[in-house]
Amino acid sequence: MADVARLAGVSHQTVSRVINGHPNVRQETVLRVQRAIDELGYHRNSTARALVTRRTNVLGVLAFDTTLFGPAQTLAGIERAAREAGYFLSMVSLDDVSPAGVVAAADFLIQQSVEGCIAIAPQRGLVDALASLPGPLPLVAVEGGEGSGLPVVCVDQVQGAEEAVRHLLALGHHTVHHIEGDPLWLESEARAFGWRRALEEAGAPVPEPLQGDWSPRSGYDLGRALVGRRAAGERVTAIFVGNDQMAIGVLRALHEAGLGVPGDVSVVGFDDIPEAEYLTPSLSTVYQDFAQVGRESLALLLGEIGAGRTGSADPAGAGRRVVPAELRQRGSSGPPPP
Amino acid sequence: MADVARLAGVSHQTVSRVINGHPNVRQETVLRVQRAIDELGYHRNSTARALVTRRTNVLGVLAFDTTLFGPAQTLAGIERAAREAGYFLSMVSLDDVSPAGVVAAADFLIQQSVEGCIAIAPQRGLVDALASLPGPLPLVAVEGGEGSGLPVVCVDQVQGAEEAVRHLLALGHHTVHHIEGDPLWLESEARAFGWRRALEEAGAPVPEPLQGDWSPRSGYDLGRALVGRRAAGERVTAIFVGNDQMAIGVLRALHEAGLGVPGDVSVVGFDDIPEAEYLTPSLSTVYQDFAQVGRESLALLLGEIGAGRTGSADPAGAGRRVVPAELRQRGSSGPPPP
DNA sequence: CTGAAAGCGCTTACAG
DNA sequence: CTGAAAGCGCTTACAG
Repeated sequence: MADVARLAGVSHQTVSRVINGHPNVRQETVLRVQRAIDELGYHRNSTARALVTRRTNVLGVLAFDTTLFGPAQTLAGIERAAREAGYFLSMVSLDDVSPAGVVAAADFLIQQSVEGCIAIAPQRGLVDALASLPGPLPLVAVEGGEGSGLPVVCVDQVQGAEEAVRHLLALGHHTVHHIEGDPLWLESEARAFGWRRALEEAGAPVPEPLQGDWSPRSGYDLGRALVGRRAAGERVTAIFVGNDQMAIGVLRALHEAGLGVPGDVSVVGFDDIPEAEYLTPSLSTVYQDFAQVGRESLALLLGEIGAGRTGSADPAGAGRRVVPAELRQRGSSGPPPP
Repeated sequence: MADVARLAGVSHQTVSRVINGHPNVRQETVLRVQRAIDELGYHRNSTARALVTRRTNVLGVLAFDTTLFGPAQTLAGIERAAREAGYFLSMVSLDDVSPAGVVAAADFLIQQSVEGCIAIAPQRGLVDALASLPGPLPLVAVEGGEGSGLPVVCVDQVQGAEEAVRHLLALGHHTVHHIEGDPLWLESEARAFGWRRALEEAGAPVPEPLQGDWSPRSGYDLGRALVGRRAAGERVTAIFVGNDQMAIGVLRALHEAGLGVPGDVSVVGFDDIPEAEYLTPSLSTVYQDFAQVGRESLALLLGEIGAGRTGSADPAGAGRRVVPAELRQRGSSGPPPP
């Protein structure tokens, strides 16, 4: 900056004014400074700027497993929203959700002076650890469930699950079986809750749910288990599966058992991965708008940061924004066999 | 820090020494400072530290589309390796690969004073734009192809494709058709090259390849096109598809046409997505070790940064590290019909 | 083993 | 419209 000032024949704070677009600079001076900047290929040192302004323009993202479909999509949505708002994104993954691990990850971000943090927090343990974090770091928990006191953005998992179940019941199935995702995840819980509620509201029997772990393998194993129950006489004609990957495993298990989909058994998944539409049969599922989740999270976080800066505590406590889910009916769901 | 010093009854630079683990501090002083730090919940201001050390400990990642399987996995691998090396990761996505877009993204990172940058650079245009970036930013291009002069880490796409094709030829197919990925991607190019070379080496005819865009939909459309060619009399018994998502679309198209896999047509994909093993039939494909790609990229970048600091230009020019691909034979590939 | 001094590159009042 | 001064919170030689 000193070099630019010298070359332009002004003081270094006039250079600062030009860079920051201050109004009170003579047009001619602005031009001279601009030219000097271009000539020298000068970039403002954001570190020095952050030191004095006490704003780093960096937001943290704390994620658990970004190789899974949902978290990866959410991360992309957040990144885009952050970039559009002029923020940098610093990312940390968690290897486990132990409180110690969460604290370490949060420290990593705090140490880097992030102005706030969005946690993709799909597990109860993670949310609890976040909620008990010391210090005033503005924080938003994506899929953080309820009751933690943290501001949360989430897809309406319960509603999505209910729609899936109602869709199957409306087709004439006497009940719907359920394969849950990883039991530690809040999304598993919420989808199972919606499944149960929809059954109860319809007065349908509530069969024992099966617990998976999101992986195609677990879907396959539990699909086989349901095939076994069916062979033992249980009426299994419709399965609501916690995510699409497990649903693929279920389809495989049904196929191996010689059962037609949807002729013998209907299957509905969750997520709407790009492959879902092109499976055989195409997979009925529940779509989640992750881009919207990203935008809402960022908006909520920026609101918190702004409130923190003006000193105004958020009036109604922590915010909560819910993005609706959307059932996509495809070929894997149909009426039960006569 | 001043507060800590006051509470501990030492000067602020003794606090600095304790934080940085300098050897020449009395044990008792260390303890007193530690206690003061804990009591005050003090975190070192990394901005101030970066300003004076001229090291931010931040690495940039520039990606094109992190919602795709490969880039998402690579990003996760890089993140993990960076964290283990004590670096923060700042992430920017590109909406398009125009030179202007790349320059803007790079500026965004430079402005944040990243010490170096890993670009997940799957397209020719992106690589060219990166190679012509002004300034001395240490840079590694993942999947950056050859001839750009940039240090590159990549999976051996050519070898993976060759293995897939040789596998199919060894099963007795007289040739192998190919559905390419997005033609702008270097991976498409490399896989098509390997496919062609393996055919030529075996003296097999080289049918006209079809151009997709990585999506299941394009796989489906082009699968139907191949079904059409087959109906017109062309001998189509084996298809090497540029990625697994398109392969899913191909399987669908074959199924709709009443063609059995692998009875009538064999299919081999690329990527080994988790679903591949549980499709019906399970999908033969080529596995890529993205975690390894992440580790190698980071190692290469840290090497560059180190070289830049010591002023030693890299002796043998830009580095290049190749991670082997690995064929996974599954149910979708078998001998041709008699 | 510990402290006083200088400076990293910027911005923010304060003068003029 | 522009410049001289102070200071953001650290680290790095330099003394002692």
